[in-house]
Amino acid sequence: MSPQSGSRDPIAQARQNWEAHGWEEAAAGMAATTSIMRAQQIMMGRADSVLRRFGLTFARYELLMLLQFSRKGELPMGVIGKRLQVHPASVTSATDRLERDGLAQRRPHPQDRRAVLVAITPEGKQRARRATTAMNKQVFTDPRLTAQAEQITVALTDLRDSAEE
Amino acid sequence: MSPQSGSRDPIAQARQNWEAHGWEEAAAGMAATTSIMRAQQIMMGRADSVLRRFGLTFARYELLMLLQFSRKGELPMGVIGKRLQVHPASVTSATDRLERDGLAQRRPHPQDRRAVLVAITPEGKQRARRATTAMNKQVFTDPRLTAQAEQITVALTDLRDSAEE
DNA sequence: GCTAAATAGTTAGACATCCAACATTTGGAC
DNA sequence: GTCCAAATGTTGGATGTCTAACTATTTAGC
Repeated sequence: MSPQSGSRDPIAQARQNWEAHGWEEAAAGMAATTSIMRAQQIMMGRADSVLRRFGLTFARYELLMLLQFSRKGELPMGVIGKRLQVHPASVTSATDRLERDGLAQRRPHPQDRRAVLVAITPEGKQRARRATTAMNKQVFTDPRLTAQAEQITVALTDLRDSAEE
Repeated sequence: MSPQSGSRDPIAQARQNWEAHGWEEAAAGMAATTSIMRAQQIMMGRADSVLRRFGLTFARYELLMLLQFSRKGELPMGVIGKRLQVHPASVTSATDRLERDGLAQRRPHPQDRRAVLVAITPEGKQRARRATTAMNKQVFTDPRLTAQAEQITVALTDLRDSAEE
């Protein structure tokens, strides 16, 4: 049994401190929240270290894959922001760099002159394909997560749903 | 049943795309990874919006609580980095701001002249206490996560363990 | 039709994170 | 005892994220 009750795990230890201070109701939520933060740092680190070889970051990889899977290979920036749940400014930033590297292009929206479409380029498609092969092998199929992958996804789906509105 | 099989949920949709491309082995890992990324964005956003009123961010709050719970109210920067699993440069950055705001102070390590101790100040303790009251009520006890809090923590413990070495 | 509210993106600024390079100090090898 | 590798922090640079302020365009109300 591991660090759940031991003192090696900083999160388990924080939890004990929480309970020792009479915050039992919040202890589980604190532990879960902190676990998510740490997990994200770890996964992001792994992902970025694989993607670096392709001149990508996880943020740009996600955007690229979103375009890759879209019907016409292009999406309005607003839609991208909603799908990835990030601020419009973050989409602007990621798009700037994809465009700088020739992996995507901005285009005017034919109907709405306020909107901007982001289209993936042939080079972008190729890069996305190669990066995905590496990501699948070196990150997504990683055994250290696979066992719990399903329950993690399900458990976090509710959380994401609750943040929708 | 929810977005798991529907098409409203971007992650579920990405997963379908993964499977449609013959990447079944990686699909679950991709979904779990992306779920963690989104969950972190959501929790971080909630935490920061509560902490902003106290002039804190989650990064600085964590550091402050680490000091708060330490025996002598001080820790070497290196230890802080290991506990929070962040790069030394991130500890430097957070410490700079805590010091700027009078919540913590750097001190020379009595035995090792390379090391630097970070000590929480009385004002830092008070700030930490108040921020925790708010965090407990408005984030950690939040019902949208509580139900799955336990399994999420457990599931992610293995992941964190695997990243230890 | 005209005006006001809503929507779409961009820009500037604050923070956080990492990596790479650097200066200091320790400690172990010999 | 000396010298070099390892350890501890800091700095500078790149990225990503958010908020707030601003511009342009569209839509709704009257």
